[in-house]
Amino acid sequence: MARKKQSDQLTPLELEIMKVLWDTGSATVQTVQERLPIEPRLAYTTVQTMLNLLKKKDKVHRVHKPGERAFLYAPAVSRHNAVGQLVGDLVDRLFGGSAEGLVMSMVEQRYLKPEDLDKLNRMVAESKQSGGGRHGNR
Amino acid sequence: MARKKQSDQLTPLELEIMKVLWDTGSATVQTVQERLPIEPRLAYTTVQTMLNLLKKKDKVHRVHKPGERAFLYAPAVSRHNAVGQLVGDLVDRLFGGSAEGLVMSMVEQRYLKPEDLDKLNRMVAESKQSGGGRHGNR
DNA sequence: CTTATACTCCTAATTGTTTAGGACAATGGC
DNA sequence: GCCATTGTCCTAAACAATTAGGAGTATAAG
Repeated sequence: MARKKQSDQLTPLELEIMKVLWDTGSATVQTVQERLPIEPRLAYTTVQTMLNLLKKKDKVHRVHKPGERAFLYAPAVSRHNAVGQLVGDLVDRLFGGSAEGLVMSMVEQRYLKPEDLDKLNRMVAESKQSGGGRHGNR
Repeated sequence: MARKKQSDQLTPLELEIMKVLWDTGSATVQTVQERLPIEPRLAYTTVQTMLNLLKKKDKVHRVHKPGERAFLYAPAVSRHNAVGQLVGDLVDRLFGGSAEGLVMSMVEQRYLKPEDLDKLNRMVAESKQSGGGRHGNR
């Protein structure tokens, strides 16, 4: 009964599609196709195939709004969740699991200025004080 | 004269191999093969092929130590450089270029504890004072 | 009823990544 | 010299990710 945990990672195109779904909440194949930021627009059936694949991987689910012709696809995993997995994977592969290593690297590479880090630090410290675990959701 | 900048990203296996080279400074095919942390050991020729590929992509170069039989392969790009590119790519794809977004996400996902962030912040602030901005290049 | 349309399902071609076999060259032991 | 060992080069098969065509189904329009 236990779910298989196998290599499950979102590929680049899968990620783009998930981003559309996270933004829209749920969408038809057509809507996804329209909103994908990919220059020569993908064929309708290509998007369809991808959504089927994502469904097979349990990354989205499909509902049939009564009265509508087309299926609606909705995310089955949260943005946080998926992003966390991607980031965790990168941290493992590049920094042997050290998240600090990643942050240091970002500073060294100037993706992050020391001021940014300071600002973030203050924000986090603050939210730790006040709420406990309240985050925005979407 | 400008080199084409085409799709140049290190693939997972390429990255593992580069890590060996970064650790050892330079190595023969055999050494790389031995040190790769991949369970069913890759065939010698597989490693060779990868190193040739990396050479074609100008990620490593090859020297012929006189007196030695086998070629030595050495990194042609720095760890910082390559890692920075990987991280930058992730930041773009996941957070639309916002490095802060990535850090926030790591905190939310508990890869990074607020204390860690605080510690990092202090370390960075300190090194900014003392060293006067010497970092790797892009 | 007939046709056009919007959609789904099945399947395959294409491209990129990983894997490794086999032919041949140089070296060192006997 | 002759052969085993270690190495290189060339080539292609296996596998994974992306892309899309075509057949078939349901609905609505005429």
